Amino acid sequence: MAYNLNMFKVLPTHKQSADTRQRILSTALAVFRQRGLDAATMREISKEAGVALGAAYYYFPSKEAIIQAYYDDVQKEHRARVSAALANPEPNLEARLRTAFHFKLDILQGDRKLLGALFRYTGEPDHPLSILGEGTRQNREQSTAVFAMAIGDEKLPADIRALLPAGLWALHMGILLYFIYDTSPAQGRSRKLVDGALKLIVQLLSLAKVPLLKPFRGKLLSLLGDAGLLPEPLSPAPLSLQEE
Amino acid sequence: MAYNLNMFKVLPTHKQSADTRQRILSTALAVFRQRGLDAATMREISKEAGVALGAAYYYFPSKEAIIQAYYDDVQKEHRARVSAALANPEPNLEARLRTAFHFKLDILQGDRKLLGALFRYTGEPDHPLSILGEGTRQNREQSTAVFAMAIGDEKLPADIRALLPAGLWALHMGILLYFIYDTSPAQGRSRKLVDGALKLIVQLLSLAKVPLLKPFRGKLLSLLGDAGLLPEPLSPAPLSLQEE
DNA sequence: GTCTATACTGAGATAGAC
DNA sequence: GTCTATCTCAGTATAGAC
Repeated sequence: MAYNLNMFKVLPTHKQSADTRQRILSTALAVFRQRGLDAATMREISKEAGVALGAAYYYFPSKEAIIQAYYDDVQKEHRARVSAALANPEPNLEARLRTAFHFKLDILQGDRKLLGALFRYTGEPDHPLSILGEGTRQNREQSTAVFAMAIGDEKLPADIRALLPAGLWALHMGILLYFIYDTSPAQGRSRKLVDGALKLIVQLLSLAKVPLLKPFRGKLLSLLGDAGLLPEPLSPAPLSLQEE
Repeated sequence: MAYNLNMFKVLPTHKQSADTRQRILSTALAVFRQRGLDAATMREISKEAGVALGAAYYYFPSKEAIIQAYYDDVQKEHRARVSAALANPEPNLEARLRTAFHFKLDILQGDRKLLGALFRYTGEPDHPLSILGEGTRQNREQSTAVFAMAIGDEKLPADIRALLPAGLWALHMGILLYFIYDTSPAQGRSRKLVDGALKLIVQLLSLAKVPLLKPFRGKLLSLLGDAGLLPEPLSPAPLSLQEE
């Protein structure tokens, strides 16, 4: 309870300030990568960055906030790369999705340890860094938007169109978890899992009109809708489960 | 790195010792429930339990270890209740599964805050308390066994029979997460989600022989198998992703 | 608003005496 | 097995420079 509400503050106005923030951030990442997340202390980071401890805390109220800032950058980078790739029209949905997924893994390839920290507050709904909580809603929406971008104007039934981006986001979170645990060389198994899963999903989409499945699909949709797990149009509260 | 390997140790031999351990455990839970997980300190717990700080650490090497011990008890209780309920033969699979799921929620109803702590190390594969790691494999297997028990000798295709218990375990973990975030009165939405999901799953099972889906099913199975996400018989490494 | 310097508090965890 | 003393470190506080 009573968390620092200013977790994502300090988008500095002056250039000097932005520099300092950036220096602290990149130094922190270097220290994290070298010593591991837990071993790294705020004191070492600030020392290494050539600022006082207070300065580090001025920009990042906690160690986790640094990770969060890092992940924000990852997010931006991901959107940029996917966006750039989509400039060259690629008519195949599966290929576009593969691009989106693999880019994400590319970006994170060297930082699987840091990634793990993102999941630390999954079980604490009120924590500002909870991956499913209110505090990270923007992140989720931006990430989901990237997948929506990859879907583009692909011809799809309305209900599936509403479900798919959030579904892909969820899948991508699962893949990230798998990725973290994946000790195969260069995380090759994760890559295979991505390819296999996307292939299957696209095949499933093509089965969308099989009559036998029609009622099943409707039931699934309304189940998720009732649970508040669907984006806005179909249900009032997306990932927060408040009663209205 | 270099975690205390004895995280689940100390099943004490002498009665005196068992008493102390139990006293610390139940006191800790009382304090957790009253003050919240973070606000509760080991010092307060030990004081309240009438032992020194060191004694508390003798039995539980960390605060999280206490939660883990609590969850072990939950697990035992769950198995006992499901087992007892299955004594009266219930021919309907869906009903049996509902029983298993709802019992779990019943047991945890008052302790959603504590539950959240279980997810804290999800992103750290090597941590002994990682919910997907080696250190908690036994827990997973026991929990999965309860669902297998509820499935009983239901007539099912071999591949589905192999997949279903682990699938239900995964679903149940997802439900627990939803449950933690669920602020509806008495977590009624979670209950509805359980009922809806199980109904859907049982319906899906009855569709198992639809020819159009047969190949799809096979592909899904082999995808999961290749990823090492299936239990032993079909794949060497269940949830650990080591290359053999 | 951006930062330094320093000191303090609280709590998890450990060492070693008994 | 249990206790006391101690360590470490994240985080806070404060006072002030610019």
